[in-house]
Order: sequence, then structure tokens, then C-alpha cells
Amino acid sequence: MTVSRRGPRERMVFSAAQLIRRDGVAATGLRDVVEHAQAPRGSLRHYFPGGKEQLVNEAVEWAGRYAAKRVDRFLAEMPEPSPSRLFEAMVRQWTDEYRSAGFAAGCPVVAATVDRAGSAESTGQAAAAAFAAWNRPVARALTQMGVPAGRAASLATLMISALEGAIVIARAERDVRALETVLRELGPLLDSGVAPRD
Amino acid sequence: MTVSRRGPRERMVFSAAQLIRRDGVAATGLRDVVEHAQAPRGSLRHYFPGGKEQLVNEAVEWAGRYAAKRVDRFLAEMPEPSPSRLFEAMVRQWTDEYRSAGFAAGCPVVAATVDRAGSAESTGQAAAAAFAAWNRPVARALTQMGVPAGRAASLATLMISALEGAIVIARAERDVRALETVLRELGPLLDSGVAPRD
DNA sequence: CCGCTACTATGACGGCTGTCATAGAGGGTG
DNA sequence: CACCCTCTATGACAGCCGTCATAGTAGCGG
Repeated sequence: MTVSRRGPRERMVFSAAQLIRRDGVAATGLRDVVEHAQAPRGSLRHYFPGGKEQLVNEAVEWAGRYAAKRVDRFLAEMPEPSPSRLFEAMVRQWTDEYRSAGFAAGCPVVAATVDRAGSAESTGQAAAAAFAAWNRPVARALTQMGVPAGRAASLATLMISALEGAIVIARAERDVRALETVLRELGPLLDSGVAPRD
Repeated sequence: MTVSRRGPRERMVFSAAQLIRRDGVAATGLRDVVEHAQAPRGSLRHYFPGGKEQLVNEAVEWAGRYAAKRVDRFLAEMPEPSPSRLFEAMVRQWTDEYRSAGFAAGCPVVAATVDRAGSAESTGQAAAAAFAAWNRPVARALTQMGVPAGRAASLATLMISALEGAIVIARAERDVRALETVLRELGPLLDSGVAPRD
């Protein structure tokens, strides 16, 4: 990974996100993060005076920004954008990873939400912000594709919900079946002008 | 809760599921489970010689059976069953809980899948079995409602995926918005005979 | 009463966790 | 050189974890 050029601080946030999405928050130790990032352990306290909570929160925020950027890149590379094609790109990212790298990891934002180590009020806010940051570019793209402004945000939420759920099921089953199913069943709906109440 | 009548063993499995869906697997200590279940600590080893892994797995299996039973009950209480009405009942269960009891807890199967404490090969299998046990009655119900046999299982997977994803988002946002959105957007599709490939 | 089985009580063990205190490089700047 | 600020090194701390060893109780069949 092209990561060595970045500073130790950024590497630790990145590594934290990687390990959290694999093992969960509680099972990810600060010593593991330091080792994975090849960062000096002595700097942990210096860069993250808020302790583990701060590091986890920044990892979640990073994941939110990453997901948003990915959406923008999908759209930029798309010759003829359509809702179903955007959804396909989002789902494909995960089927590709699972096929090539195995089912070890999931979404770090989900992990941080589910695996709150008791308190962690701020982590919930960070996760909510990450979902919002992800939702925003999707909704914007849908609007540009002609989806009514009122429904764009709702459809974006549906897309992300279905994707996240399918990711979890795929990990449990160690099979991309759920991801492909969701894509196949939801795609046509996204393109059609089906009204919400029939 | 009407739990005291059951034996200590069953209480511990139940309590484990409750705590796991709130705090995650790693953050749920065996001592917490024993206390929550008001069970004798000395019996832990006797009933679960496989240790924490066995207890977690049984809690996940229990959750799968519970979800399946819930679906059957929803259908039994439904005067005129339809796909969207079944989905509404499934979603409503969560909006009701979140409105009345807060956003502390999620789905234990998701927690066990995401928060695998490293190894836990068997827990993944238990989670996959739980999702399958949940999918089965939903697919069967859809078939009885006239959905083609080939699509029933796929639609069931879509329903569960969207629901699970929305649960996670709702917990993060501490708002039932995502659950209501998913219900509103997906309901009409489930009832309509929209073909997969337009 | 004996013996057997099912279940419970208690305490300790090593290991890992996040946090913290203390000290020390390194490099600019006055 | 002296100073300060940024960053790093190291080790120790209390606390919790899952696991295990040992002992003990209750109840039943013989």
C-alpha cells in the first residue's frame, strides 16, 4: 500500500480503520495499531491525547470521507451514469474485495456502531457523521440523474442500508451471494420511476 | 421478562444474546452474562465446556430461531398478508423498540459477525445458519403470497439486508429515520411484480 | 450408608488492556 | 551555547479477561 509517505499520525488512523473493520473496536488493541502502522508507540499519546476513543473516532471519520470520495470517483469514471450503475459500482467494490482477499473485513463504520465498548457517546456521533458524509454524494448524484429531490436522499439511504446489510450477511456466509442478490433485486427499482406508494 | 422459570442454562444463553447485541462480543464478559442471568457462576464451565465460544454460538443460534419464530407470528396475526405488510411488521418491531427503549441494542447476529474476536471460525458458521434460519420463513411466506419461487429467496435476502443495514444506521443516528425510509421505499417494490431486469 | 451423578462455590493464574509518568532525542531559533 | 517545542522511548500501573483446579453440596438409586 502506498502509505509510507504519509506521516505516522495519518498512518495510525488508517491502520486503526483497517484493524477495526477486521476485528472490531474492542478486539483492536492500541499496540496492534502501532505495529500495523509501523509507527512509534511513544507518539500515540502525543497525537491522540484523547486516547483510544479519539483514535477510533478519527478512523470512523476517515472511513466516511473515504466512502464519499469513492462515490465521486465511481461517478467520474462512469460514461453514462444511472442509479443502478452507481449502486452496481458500490456493490462491486465489495464483491471484488471478497473474491480476491477473502471475507476477513467489513465496514469500519458498522463495526464502530455495533461494537461500542460500553460508553463511547462520541463514537456514535462520528459514525452518524460518516453515514451522512457517505449519503450526501449519493443523494446528490441521484438528483443529477433526474431523481426528484425529495426521494434522492431516501433512495441513497436505502442503497447504503441494503449494501451494509448484504456485507454482513456475505461475511457470515463467506459468500458474495447476498451482495449479488441485493444488486440484482434493487437495481431495477432504482432506475424506474416507481412512486413510493404504488 | 418472563425468564425466571427457565433453567439457568437457558437463561445464560438468553442473557448472552441480550448483552452481545448491546455491547458486542468482545465487550461482553462471562461474568456479566452470569450476573445478568442471575445464574451461578460455578455452572458456566459445566454447561458450556467449550467456553465463551460455545456460549456465543448458542446465543447466535437462539437469535436465529427467535427471528424465524417472530416472522411466523407476524404472519399468523396478519389478516391479509402481503410482502410489504410482512416487511412493515419486521421493521416496526425495531422502530417500536427504539422509540420505547432507546437505541442501545442491535441485532446479535450482526454483532457476532462483525465483532469476531480474531478466530471464531465456528461463530461465523453459527451466524450464517442464523441468517438462513431467518431467511427461510420469509421466503416461504413470499412464495405463499404468489411470489415466484425463484425470486422469493432473493427478495427475502433483500428485505433482511435492508433491515439490518437500517438498524445499524438508526443506532448510529439515534433516529428511526433510516428504518422508516427503508420501509417506505422498499415496500411498494415488494408488492409489485417488477421483473429483475426491467 | 454408600456411591454416583449433576450441579455449584471459590479462588487463583497468566495474559492482555488502556493509561500514565518519566525521561530523552532532534532540530530549529534566540 | 541555551532554550524550547515537537516528537519518541521505555517501563510500570491497576484492572479486567477467559480459563482452570479444587472442593463441596444436593439428590437419587442401590
